[in-house]
Amino acid sequence: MPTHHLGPANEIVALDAYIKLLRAAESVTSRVHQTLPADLTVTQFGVLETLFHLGPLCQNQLATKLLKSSANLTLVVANLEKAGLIKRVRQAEDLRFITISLSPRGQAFIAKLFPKVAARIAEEFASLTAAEKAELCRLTKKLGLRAPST
Amino acid sequence: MPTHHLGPANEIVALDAYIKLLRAAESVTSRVHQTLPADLTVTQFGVLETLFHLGPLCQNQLATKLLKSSANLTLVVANLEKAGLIKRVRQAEDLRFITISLSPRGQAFIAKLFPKVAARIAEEFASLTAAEKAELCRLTKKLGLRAPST
DNA sequence: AGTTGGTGGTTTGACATCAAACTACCTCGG
DNA sequence: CCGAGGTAGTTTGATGTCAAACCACCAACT
Repeated sequence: MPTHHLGPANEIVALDAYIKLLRAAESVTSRVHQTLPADLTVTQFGVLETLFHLGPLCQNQLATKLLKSSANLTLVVANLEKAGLIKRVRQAEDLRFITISLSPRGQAFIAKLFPKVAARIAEEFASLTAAEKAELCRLTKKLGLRAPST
Repeated sequence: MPTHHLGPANEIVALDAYIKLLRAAESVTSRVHQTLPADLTVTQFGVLETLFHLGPLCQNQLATKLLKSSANLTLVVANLEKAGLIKRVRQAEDLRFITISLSPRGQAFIAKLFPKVAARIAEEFASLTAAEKAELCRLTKKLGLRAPST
């Protein structure tokens, strides 16, 4: 119901904010990516980190957590399995499910890597005060939670 | 040289802010994407929009504006050319350069589409007050401008 | 039991994305 | 004039990404 013609001035401000939002996200992510081992992608890190903190999950749950399609996860998980960092086990009770868990190597790998990445992200945000970080959380949360499509 | 151990509390806040920043960007972008014609990708829109507002550019300039690799632009531009929305013209003075410009169809297309997308973005940001939008700009700008790698 | 519908996962096809190797071209110094 | 180095763009190979079609399995209902 809202918002036919909010006015061009309003649009300009919104466009500007949107561009800066994208730039900030891309910018931080690209610098975080640089701290990862060369052959580990951001998405792969995301999978390992999620398993590390939440324990074994099936692929669908992983996809939901990471906001990715399940088709996507099939590929990423396959690559991580090739690399020997995770295991896939078909659940006996319901053969549709596949439980993804960290391999011992994967566990050690992410346990060592995660603190470095966390420290890196903290550094990236060090240019903001605590109050500013909190305010950023508040504003981005509003945007993120917005109902899908008006 | 700063910033060994900023402390775990600090890290938690930074991680939280980072996640919310990513979610907000993804969330808004995915909803903006829904307003585009089904066969137009966000990147393709970005190229058309840039040409629309800045006029003809060579591929390298486009890549810089859009923060993409020049290899990437080669593909995106090729797809847009296939769709008949842009033209590629080798510059006579320096044969290395290729000028990308909107075709008449592309010009009409983006002229009609852009206002819709701008309005959509304004709607997405309507949950923030003007002051909040300004604050978001200020904070994200700080993050985006951070020196590449410490 | 058998069909029917829903759910988890895979496959396919198209696009995006980058790094790195490569081509074509320009320019500058000898 | 010619070779060296630099720049614009393309190609290649790997990954990510999604929608849509597909397969396998479960559950529920008749």
